[in-house]
Amino acid sequence: MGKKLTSRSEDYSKWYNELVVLADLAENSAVRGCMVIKPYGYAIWEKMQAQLDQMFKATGHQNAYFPLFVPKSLFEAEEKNAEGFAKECAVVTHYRLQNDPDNPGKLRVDPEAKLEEELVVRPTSEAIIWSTYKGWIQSYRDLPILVNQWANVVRWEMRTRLFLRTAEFLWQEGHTAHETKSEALEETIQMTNVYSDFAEQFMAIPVIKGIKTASERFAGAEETYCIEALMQDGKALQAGTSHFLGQNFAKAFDVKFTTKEGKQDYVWATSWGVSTRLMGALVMTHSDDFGLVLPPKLAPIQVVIVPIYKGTEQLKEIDAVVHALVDSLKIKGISVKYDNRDTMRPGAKFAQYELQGVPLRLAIGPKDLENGTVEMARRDTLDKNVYPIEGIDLTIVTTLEAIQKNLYDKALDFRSQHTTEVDDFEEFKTILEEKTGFVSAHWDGTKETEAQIKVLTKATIRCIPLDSQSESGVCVLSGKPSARRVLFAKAY
RNA sequence: CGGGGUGUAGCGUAGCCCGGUUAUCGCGCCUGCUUUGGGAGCAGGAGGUCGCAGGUUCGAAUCCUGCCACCCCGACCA
Repeated sequence: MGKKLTSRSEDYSKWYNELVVLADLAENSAVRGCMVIKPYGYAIWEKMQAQLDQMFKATGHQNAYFPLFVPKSLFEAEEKNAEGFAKECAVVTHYRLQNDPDNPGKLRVDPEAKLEEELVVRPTSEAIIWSTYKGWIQSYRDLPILVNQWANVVRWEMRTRLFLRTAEFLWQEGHTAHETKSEALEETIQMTNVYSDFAEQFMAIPVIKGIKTASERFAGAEETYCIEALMQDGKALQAGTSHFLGQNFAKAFDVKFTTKEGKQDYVWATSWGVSTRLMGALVMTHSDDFGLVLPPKLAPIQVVIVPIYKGTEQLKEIDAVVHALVDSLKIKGISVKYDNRDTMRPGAKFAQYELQGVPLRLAIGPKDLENGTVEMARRDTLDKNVYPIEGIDLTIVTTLEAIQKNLYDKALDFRSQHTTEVDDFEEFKTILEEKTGFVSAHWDGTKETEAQIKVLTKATIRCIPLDSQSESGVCVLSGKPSARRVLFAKAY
């Protein structure tokens, strides 16, 4: 098998080699926290987008687009939301540059071109969207509004991490308006389920569905539902959130409607989102020492075929066999690449496609031409076997399905192995330090205890799992009574 | 903003303490030949404001002063 990868920098993220296949942080230091998504990485994002989009539409949603800029007065309307994001907002104050009289050839901000009102670059779009919805909603007949937006947002974080926390990122944000509280709550839960289905069935990442504690809740929400995943280093990652916003935004933006009974009422809201952070989750869940491992359902290239040959005559013979195979795979909807470049040797190609996480690799050489066979290598298990070329297309289809399932099973097994029930605080600390992963423990429900545990262990409550059974016990720190266990972990 | 560290070719680095020929090595890149079933070999070649500015000196990547940038830890972070 290939060589173990060397790190460009040992103290950087252990997934640096895999991450840079997909993206990089911007070179220019002024926008160092922003990311450049490379074509191969973007191809994965496009597959994720396509699948999510289909799932959103299947649940009745439509896409729309709203402005990048949010006037400050709108931004501050919902107080808690504004307060939560205030410390990480990029703000536009001017609209023009001019030649700098003191520095020939340089530009400066034209002091005459100061905006009357500053514009906040959206860190999230509730404000601009709800100020728009106000004009769309008069009657219960205008409801529900089920809209999603694919967009970029900016959060000026003090420290960034490629894919997990970048200054600018791509995401989708759904913003819905409903007649009743129960309908909005149903929507919130429905989208949590959509996210968990997507994560598990397409990304092969098992997730825990749960709700956030008050201190981890989205600023401006009444309840935040989330999906939490566990990475291979034992740290948790919030992979998606769905918020029940109550009537907070409706009240802040004065969005009222006439009910069937002819009365005025504020509408009920939800918002939900997943971002390019999911690509970080993909890398940190499945990668190994040889590079990325992509689930077949999201791999831009599912099968790569590498010819092994001496001389152009032999290559021509292989070409003929491969072209027939490529056609039969394409008919089955499999994305296949035939890499017959003469500028790279087979071993180098093997290593490259391993780094890129291509699920299946076929090699065809003179021996195979003679025997009517093909060598197939699985990226997930690194197994290599020789098969008759006759009927290989069917073998490929079933093997891709097996890989998809195996990746999920492996990740689920890892999570099970790294989820520990704990009742004693010393053990709690030891498990978090040595075994890592999720710790299921009793908590007294107070934010003081939650904060204290964070100070002592750096672990936070990831969520109160939706499927948690009620079980009376005592808080792992305070010893006060508790009705159920919650999930703690160190998180990204 | 506090603590620590690092700046030498596209990337990773040696040299710095103790100043002295043409700035070291590896990867990558280019050309040619031989190769091709796991990251090829040989030969040749291109590529450098040694972070920036000033100072000390016959002489500075090396010593001194100032500045800048980046990284790590912390604060911060749905």
